[in-house]
Amino acid sequence: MTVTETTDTRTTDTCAGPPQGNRRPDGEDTYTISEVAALTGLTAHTLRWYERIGLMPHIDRSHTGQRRYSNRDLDWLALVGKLRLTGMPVADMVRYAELVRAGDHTYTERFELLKETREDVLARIAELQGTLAVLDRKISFYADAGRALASERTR
Amino acid sequence: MTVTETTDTRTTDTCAGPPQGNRRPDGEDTYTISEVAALTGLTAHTLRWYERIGLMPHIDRSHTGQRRYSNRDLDWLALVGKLRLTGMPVADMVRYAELVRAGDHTYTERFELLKETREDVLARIAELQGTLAVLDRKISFYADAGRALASERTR
DNA sequence: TGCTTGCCTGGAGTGCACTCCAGCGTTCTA
DNA sequence: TAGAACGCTGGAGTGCACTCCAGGCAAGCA
Repeated sequence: MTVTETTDTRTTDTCAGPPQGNRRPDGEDTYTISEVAALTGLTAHTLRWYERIGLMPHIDRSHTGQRRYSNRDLDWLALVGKLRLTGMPVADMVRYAELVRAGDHTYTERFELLKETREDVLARIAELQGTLAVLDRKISFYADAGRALASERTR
Repeated sequence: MTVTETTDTRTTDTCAGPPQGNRRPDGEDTYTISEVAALTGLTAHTLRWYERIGLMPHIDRSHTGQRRYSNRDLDWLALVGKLRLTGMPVADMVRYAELVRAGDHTYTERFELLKETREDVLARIAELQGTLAVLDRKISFYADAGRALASERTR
C-alpha cells in the first residue's frame, strides 16, 4: 500500500486527537473488554453490541475466546465517540465502518460521507449558537426581573 | 406580580428570535392544531403529546373542544424547539414549564436552570468543534490519499 | 477443591420521544 | 344534506440505542 501514514486500510482513519492516556505501546497493546470500557466510558455491553451490529471490526480473541482489543481498536472507538457526539445515527456509522472494511475503492465515498458529516456538524454548531443567543436573552431578562423583585420585596 | 414587561407569569419568557412569519396579529391569534403543526414543523400528534405530558400550558379550546393556539403558545413552542436542539431531555423541559406555571417565586430556580443549560450548550459546542477538527484532519487525509491513489494504484 | 471474578452468548427488556390507531364528533364545501 | 376533511381521546405501537439476564466456561487463589 502506498498511502503514507502509519496506518492500514482497515482503519486508515485513526487520528482522533490526543493519546487519551493509559495506552500501552504498540506491540503489547492488548486490552480486555473491561479495560476498554474503563478507557472509553462505554460499557462492556455496548462494546459487544457495537461489534454485533458491525460498528467494530472483528476483535481479536484470546485462546479462550475472550476479546483482546488493540490500540487501533481504541482509535476507532475514539472516532466513533466523536461521531456519536455529532448525533450521527449508529446506522450511518455502521455504513462508514463497512466502507472502511471494504477497502481502498471506497475512498471517495468515505470522503463524501465525511464532508457531509462536516456540514452537519457546522449546522449543529450554528443551531446551538442560535439557542445560546436565546438563552442569553432570557438569562439577562431573569437577572433584571430578579433585581426588580428583590427591590420590591424590601417593603 | 410586579415584574414589568408586557408578559405574564405563564410565559414571561417569550423571546425566541425572529417572528418566524405567518403569524396573525395579537388579538386575532387563534391557530388550529394543524396550523401550528405547519408553523412549527411538529406533528399534531406531538403537539397533543406535549400538552399531555405538561410541556405545554393548557391550550384554549373552541366551543366544540378543539384546540386554539395563541401567539404566546407559538412563542413557547419556539423556545421548546430551541431547547430541544440542545439535547435537553423533555423531562427537563417539563420541569422548566412547571416552574413557569408555578409563578414568580420560581424566578431564581428558572434562572439557575437556564444558566446550567447555557453551560451545557457551550460544552456541546466545544465538543462539536473538537469533532470538527477530527473531521477536518480526516478529510484532508482522504483528499491526499485520493490524490495518491489516483497517481499510483495500491494493493 | 471449591470459590470468586471476569468473560462469553443469544435473546429479552428498558427508556425516551414520539407515532399511530380506532372510534367517534364537528366543520366546511358543493 | 351529503361527504370529505379535520379534530378529539386513551391507549397501543415504533425505532433507536442501549442494557440486562440466564446459563455457562476459564483462570486465579486459599
